[in-house]
Order: sequence, then C-alpha cells, then structure tokens
Amino acid sequence: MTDALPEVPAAAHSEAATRDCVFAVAERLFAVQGFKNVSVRDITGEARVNLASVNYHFGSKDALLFEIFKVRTGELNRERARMLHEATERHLGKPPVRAILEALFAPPMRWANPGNDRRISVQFIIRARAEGTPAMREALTQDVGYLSRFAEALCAACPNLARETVFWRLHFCLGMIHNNRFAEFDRLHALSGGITREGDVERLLTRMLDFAEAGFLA
Amino acid sequence: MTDALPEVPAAAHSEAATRDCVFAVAERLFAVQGFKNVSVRDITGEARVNLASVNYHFGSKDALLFEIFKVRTGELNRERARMLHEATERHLGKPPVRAILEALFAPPMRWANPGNDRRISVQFIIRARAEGTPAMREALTQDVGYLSRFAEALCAACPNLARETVFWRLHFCLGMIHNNRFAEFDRLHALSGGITREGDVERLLTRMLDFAEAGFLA
DNA sequence: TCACGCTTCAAACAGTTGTTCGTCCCTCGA
DNA sequence: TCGAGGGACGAACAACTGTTTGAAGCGTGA
Repeated sequence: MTDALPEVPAAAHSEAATRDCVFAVAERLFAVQGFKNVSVRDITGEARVNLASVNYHFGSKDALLFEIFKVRTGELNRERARMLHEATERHLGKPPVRAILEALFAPPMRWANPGNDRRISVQFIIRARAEGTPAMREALTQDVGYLSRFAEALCAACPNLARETVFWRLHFCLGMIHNNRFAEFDRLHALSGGITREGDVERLLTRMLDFAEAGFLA
Repeated sequence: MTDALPEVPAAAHSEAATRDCVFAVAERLFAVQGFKNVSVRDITGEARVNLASVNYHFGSKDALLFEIFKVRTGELNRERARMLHEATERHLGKPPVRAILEALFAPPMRWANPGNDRRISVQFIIRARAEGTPAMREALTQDVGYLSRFAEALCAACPNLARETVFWRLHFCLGMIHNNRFAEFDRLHALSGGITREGDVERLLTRMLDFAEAGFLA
C-alpha cells in the first residue's frame, strides 16, 4: 500500500475550489449509490480534500445533500418554466397539451443525454425524490408553485376535463419521468432482449410525449 | 424513564411467533422509513424481541430485507399472473390491452386500499424497487419472467405496434404504478388544493387504466 | 427424571458513522 | 514587514452500526 501518494495537495486555490469539488463528487456519489450509502469519508476521499471540509463549507452532511437538491431542482424547474413560457407565447397564450408536456419532459430528458454534464444531476434529482429526507419532502411540497403553472395550463388546454382528472393525469406523467432510473433502464433492456436502447434521447422523448398526450386526451 | 416495563415477556410461544413479528415490523419500518434508516435495534425494539433474533432467524439484516422482498413480490406477481390468465381465458386467448393492463395495475392498487393489510406491503415493494440492494436488483432482473408474459400479451393485442414501442410503453405504465408512494400522494394533494382524494381506489384504478390504455393505443 | 433440541437472552465485539477540536499554512491588506 | 483571518489539516470524539458469543430458558420425547 504505497500508493497513498498525496500528489497535488488538494489544490490550495484561493477560490472555493474545494467546495465545488465536494459538491460535484457528492452529487455523483449520491446519485449512483444513494444518500445513506455514501459516507462523508467517501466524498472527501474521492475529492481529495480534508474530512472536515464538508462540515466547514456546508455545515453538515444533510445540509450538503439539501444544498445540492436545492440547486439542481431550481435549475430544472427554471428550465421547465422557461419552456412553458415560450410555448405559451408561441401559441398565443393557449398552448396545446403536447407543448405543455414537452416543457415538462424535455429538460430532464435532454439533460440525461449520455455525454451531457447534467446527466448525473438528473439521476440525483430522481433518487433524491425517492429517498428524500423530511426536509427535502417539505421543500418539495412548498415548491408546488412551478408545477401549479403546468396544472393550470393543462386545465386550460383540456377544458372538457374535470380539474381533478387533470391533476391525476399530471401525476401519472410525473411518474413516467421519475421511473427513468439507470436500474429501470437495465431491467427494461433485459426484458426486451436488448431491443430498447436509450441512446437516442430525442426518440425516447417523442415516445413519452406520444404516450402521455394520448393518455391526457383520452 | 420508568415505562420500560417488560409487560408480556415477548410472548414465548412455541411457534415461530418472533420470526413472524420481526418480519412484520421490519416490513412496516422499511416501507415507511427506508432500509438504511432502520436499524436492527429499531426492529427488535418495536417487536419486543431480542436483538439477536434478526440474525438468528434470517441470517443478517440484508437477508431479512431480501426475504421480505422475495415473499411480497412473489405474492404480487402470482396475483398478477392469475389475473392475466383469467383475462386470457375470458377473451379466448386474445385479451385486449385494457384487460392486460388491469391485470398489471389492479393487484397493487387493490392491496394499497386503505384498511387493507397488504397496503404496507405495496409500499414496501415500491420503496424496495427504488432503493434496492444489488442482490435485489439482480433478483428483479432475473424475475423478468412474469413481466415478459405481459409484454407478449401486449404485443399480441397491438399487432400494429413495433415490439420496441410496446416495451417502452410497458415501461411507462410501470412508472405510473411505482410513483404511487405516500409522499407523492401528499404532494399531489397539496398541488391540487385537496381535490384529489385517494380514498376510492377503484376510481383511481379506472383513471390509471383510462390514461394507460389511451397511451398504449396512440 | 434426564438429556436433547430449539429459541431467547444479555453482553460485548469491532468497525463505521458524522462531527468537532486545536493547530498550522498561506494570502492579503496595512 | 507585520498582523489578521479564512481555509485546510490531522486527530480525536462519542454515538451508533450489524454481528457474534456463550450461557440460560424452554418444551418435548425417551
């Protein structure tokens, strides 16, 4: 065991390099292994920073998780809101169902494109939703704001549907997204005998929109 | 702290009462709090049995989780297969899409009915799928058998669809089910302002079938 | 009555966890 | 040149983790 060479001494930059590095490594490890399966030592070890860095820069391990969650969901929701806004303008205030759903589906799907930097962020968000802490769940419940805009747009696009029905179908659509985890893709791949490839994200997005749009207009 | 009264001394029955009790308590705690958030001491404490019971009866904490998972998924899949078989006979070997999807959706939805004993089992399965251990993921991948029967039935019911498309849409349907967690219902309830009640499970099942059937026939 | 098995029990084990402490380094402004 | 302060560092802490151990309790059949 002579490979414990310190090499570069954690890059003693004056900027907040260690903080960013901890953030990035933690996001990746959390996304792949889950929150409770990753220790502070795993993070600081892989990031080649001191053990105390997490508590110094973020306060606690839970606060680190919550910070990543806040940042990433904020980015995602802003992008979704932007696309919904564009669709609203493009369709003169009354976007059709498919355009609304595209604003909901496209950002996470495009970010999850293999090779995209944000791919791991999407996986983090999906996992965080599944095994979130009480603090995160509360934040999600209060964060209902951006989603309600989608709900209202859908209600306007489907005036013949009861509001209750629109909310349920929106719930079903969210389920379609949140099921797009690595493990689920692997399982689908095994089930289909290998004919389902997720390489072409745009194609998959079209598939999801076809399915969800038809379901919404049922 | 004088309330540590032993009361009934863990019910020294001759049958495997402790084993069953550990099984039931562990299932409930796992379902509500997640696997890593529940310690062996939490389980044995709530079950009022000795700490070593888990390792004695199940071998390890992981093996206990895996055992619960095997039992519950086995029950669920058998019920699904039974309903698919019935639908196949009822429709003379060619069940329509809706009947197939009902065989897939109805068992977990009916079990999740408030007041049903199996409600907590459904929540356990959903959570286990989300944060499963590698052993469970492997079991799920090999367990593809019962699902492939659904895939084949759907292919037969939709001869105009490409097989690839059928598999993807089946994947979307599974996402709709797996999103039915307590936390998601709470969030939907907050989003809709309280108009979405999950009390009537049959109604919800109908909603899911309406949505999924239309999506499949798109 | 004895001895054998299955089960339960209290206690301890060794390892890991998140967090905190005091010290050192290095940079920037006076 | 000096002093100050933000940051990194190694080390230690106390709590909790899953698991193991050896003894004790227990009912059953000989």
